[in-house]
Amino acid sequence: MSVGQQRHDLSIGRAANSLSRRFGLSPALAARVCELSAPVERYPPGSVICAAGASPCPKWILSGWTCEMRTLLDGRRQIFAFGLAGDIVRATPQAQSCALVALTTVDCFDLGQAMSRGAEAERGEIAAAVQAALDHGQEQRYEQIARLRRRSAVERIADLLTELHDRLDEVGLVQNRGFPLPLTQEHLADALGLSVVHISRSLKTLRERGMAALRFGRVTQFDRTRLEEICRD
Amino acid sequence: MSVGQQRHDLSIGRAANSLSRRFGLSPALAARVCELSAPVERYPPGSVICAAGASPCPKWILSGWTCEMRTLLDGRRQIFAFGLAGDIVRATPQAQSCALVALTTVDCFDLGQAMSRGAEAERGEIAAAVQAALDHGQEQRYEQIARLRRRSAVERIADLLTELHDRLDEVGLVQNRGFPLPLTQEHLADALGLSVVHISRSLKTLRERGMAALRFGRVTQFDRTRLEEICRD
DNA sequence: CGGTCGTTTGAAGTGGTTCAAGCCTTGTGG
DNA sequence: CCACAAGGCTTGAACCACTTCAAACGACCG
Repeated sequence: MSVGQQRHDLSIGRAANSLSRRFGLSPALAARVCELSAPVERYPPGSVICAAGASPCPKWILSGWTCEMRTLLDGRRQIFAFGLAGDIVRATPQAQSCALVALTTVDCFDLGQAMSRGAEAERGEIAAAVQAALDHGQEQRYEQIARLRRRSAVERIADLLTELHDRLDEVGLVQNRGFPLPLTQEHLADALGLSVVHISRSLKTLRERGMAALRFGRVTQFDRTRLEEICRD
Repeated sequence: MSVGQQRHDLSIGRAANSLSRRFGLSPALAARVCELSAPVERYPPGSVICAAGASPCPKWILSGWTCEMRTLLDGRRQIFAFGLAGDIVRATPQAQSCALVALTTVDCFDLGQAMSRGAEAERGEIAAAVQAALDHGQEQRYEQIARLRRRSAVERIADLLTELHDRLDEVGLVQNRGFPLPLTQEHLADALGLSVVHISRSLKTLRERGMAALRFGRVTQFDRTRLEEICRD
């Protein structure tokens, strides 16, 4: 077995654990979902995983980052949510123009496959887990709305970073006050309703205060306590 | 039969039509839901229909306005969504502090009742309609996020008014370029992430341009075409 | 008729935007 | 291995949208 393959299986194992732990799937069935969904789908950075208006096609992310976004008439984009390893995501079924896009190289399973291939008894349980995951994801839409209310740029960023930190921590991707964040400042701007320039300045503020430093696709010196103070509701 | 009772039945009939038309319930079952859910629940303005963290309890609004809101530590509120006649609404199941609140006097049916009282065969269909309605409602969360992106106050207001106009039109509450809007400017501010003062100024702008006038709980002189131009994506 | 709540208006301050230029980082080809 | 190009980040300066504070006005209710 190649080193690449080994690493691959490791990431599947970790994601399977997360699937059963977070969405109430029995460990056996989580493993079975992996079989049923194989092979892993790979999407390059920037590719559209699921176009707007297409069938929902729930995906289970093994590694990489995705976002739900809409491209607006003026060429700007609105990012509604980020998806990361361990998450179950899909494009919105009804929206005119909300697509699921890969921000990095993304490996994922197509849970639609798993469901159509699975036995009758399995389908029900898988569907329930998918529904639970999507419901959980909807909570994040509420948080996103709350983030965009009347607050300063630094508060919005602190809030988003804290959420992403916690979600990454759940799947073991936080190490020593740091975590991967392969987003450009433009992505942050599109998610938080701010200009790129101001994102840059606000990140500088956080950096100077020693609360979080974002460079080269990684956050370091992440100080959760002080960041949470900033954006406490 | 009293005049009040008559009006009441009229509004139930209208809502039942909307229920079957919008959420795919057969007319017969829609009527049956009314029987199963009786009596109508009435909530006074300002009362909490469903507290944060309580069981979801989906409600079917016959008349009046509701909103999903969260009260923040600083005493401010964030409004996530408005619910009006014909809608199926509920508090979010998981959120820490997102409650369903009556903005006006609200008459509604408790669909939880209908489901627990209904026959096995009926339950499935009702549950499917409720799910369809809630999915449809989730679309509105996306619209709300898009509304809060980098846009001016006038654009946000125009966008919200247009959405509410269209939803009210669906249930026959738009008449002659006007519709009820029993919201204070503070409600608009809490929903749109703006200060009350600026809502007042922006409404003045719309009024002066002859695109929409909000007074005494009603919008008049609503010019959908021009308002949509303002907030076209 | 007075009190309360909602709306309107003014004046001053500020946080964020825009435009524009320069820099750093990464990837590519000679 | 270096040179160049492209994309992303940073900084400054000017401007404007929105906020805050404060006061007055209007509508509704007991």
